[in-house]
Amino acid sequence: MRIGGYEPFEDQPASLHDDILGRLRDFIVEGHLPSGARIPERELCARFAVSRTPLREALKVLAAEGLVELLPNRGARVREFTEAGIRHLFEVIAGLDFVAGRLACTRISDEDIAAIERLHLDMYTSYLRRELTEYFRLNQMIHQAIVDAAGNPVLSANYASANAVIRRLRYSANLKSERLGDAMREHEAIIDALRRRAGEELGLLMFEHMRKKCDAVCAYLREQQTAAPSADVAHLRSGET
Amino acid sequence: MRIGGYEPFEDQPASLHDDILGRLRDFIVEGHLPSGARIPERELCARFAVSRTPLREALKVLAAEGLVELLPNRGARVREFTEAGIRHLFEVIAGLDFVAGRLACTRISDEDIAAIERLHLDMYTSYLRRELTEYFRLNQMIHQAIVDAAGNPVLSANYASANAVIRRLRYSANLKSERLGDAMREHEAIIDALRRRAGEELGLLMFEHMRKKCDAVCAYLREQQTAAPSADVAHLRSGET
DNA sequence: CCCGAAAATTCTGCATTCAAAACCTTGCAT
DNA sequence: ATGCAAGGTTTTGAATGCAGAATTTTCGGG
Repeated sequence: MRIGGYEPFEDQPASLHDDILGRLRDFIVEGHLPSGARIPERELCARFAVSRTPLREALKVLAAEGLVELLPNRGARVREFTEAGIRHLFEVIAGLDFVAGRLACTRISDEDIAAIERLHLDMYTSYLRRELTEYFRLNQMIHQAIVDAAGNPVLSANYASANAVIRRLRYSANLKSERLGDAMREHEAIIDALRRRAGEELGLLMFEHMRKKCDAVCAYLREQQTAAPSADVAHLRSGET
Repeated sequence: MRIGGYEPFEDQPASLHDDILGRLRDFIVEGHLPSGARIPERELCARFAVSRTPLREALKVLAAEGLVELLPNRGARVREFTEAGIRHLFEVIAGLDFVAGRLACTRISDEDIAAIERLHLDMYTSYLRRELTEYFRLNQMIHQAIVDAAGNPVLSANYASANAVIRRLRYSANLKSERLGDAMREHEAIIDALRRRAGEELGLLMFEHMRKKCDAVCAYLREQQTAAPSADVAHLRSGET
């Protein structure tokens, strides 16, 4: 399954700009630059072996996506998030999950349901074994699969770009195990609704699931912040802007 | 109420790039270029009195927003939409409306509710008088006000950019009057739920409202297309891509 | 020794330039 | 006349150049 593409035939060499856009987004999402850090144009030009023009075009797009902040005459920085900012993002994602759930039920094939059920079982295994990295990877894959099953490229693209920002937070490894248990139960209900193709129900389940995930992530981040106020986990700004 | 901005102090002269981005978006949304038309870089540079660099940066952003399509080595075109593409957009907008409704109920002030009620009454007046332009303007303002009342800049920004694409369709003045009556009733229910701050209900009402609007718009466009297959109302591509 | 101002450097934003690709025209052969 | 190909023109995508703003460094006074 592809996501985010509008054109059916799009396997061309991809313009330099587009290539850089993807690579730069990954670079930032993967956390190679600290939050709030100035983005070193010249250095990145060297790293990606391009001139400033395509790099700057990519930065403009990333700014529109919300990953990066553009300060007039002062260059680009990695966007910093307040807790409120993170909640705002999750709220939008929850809305997208809501539609995704409804639509997926009407459009998904039996095979894709089966595939998602398999992912769910694998995730359950990882949960029992407390293999958190794998657990989160599968978790992410399930959500992505449901969104893609909605068969709506606009939805997939928006979902992906909102998620890129969230993924940068790297909350993955440390949620309370209590939350993990709740999340497993929510996922079971989600899979069940999907199996029954109960769209209205699934939409609401996914919406609520995201809301709770948001609360858990925010709680975790706040904890991290008070525990290590000036540490490298400084994803959150202390005050408002 | 501001929309789409992240920074509280943002009244700076606005970089040239940002200025051009807004102006070019308006230019396209207002329909100065036909769907599928090549976007004449040189001409627009002259019109906006800038060089190609900031203009091209703006085009990249508009492409990410979905208003414009970038063909490798063949420049930018105004994006053409299939009916499916339009439905996809409306589905995303409906999801955003769903969250907006829920959140608005928890965050809106009494004064803002009163303001929206006034807009609603004005719209009702326009409806009775069959002043369609004013009716649609107020309609749009009500939706915008509810979204803004959600107090979520990320949501407002996404809503605005999805709506830009829809607004280009210019279906406004041409929906069936039967649909207008239904829409009025839906709006009454929406206002009522908002007044009672019934978030769950409002979210679902707004979601369904958008779905129906989508059907009405698609019906209108399809009609236009069969009526005047090669006319200037060629917003839709005849076949799939 | 520290603070503040001024010069030097760096960086940003935009214009311009350049190579390559697409397109249009024209001329040729059938 | 029509189809095709070669040459020229336009347009695109990316690199480079340049003026102005921001940052850093240096230096003088307290």
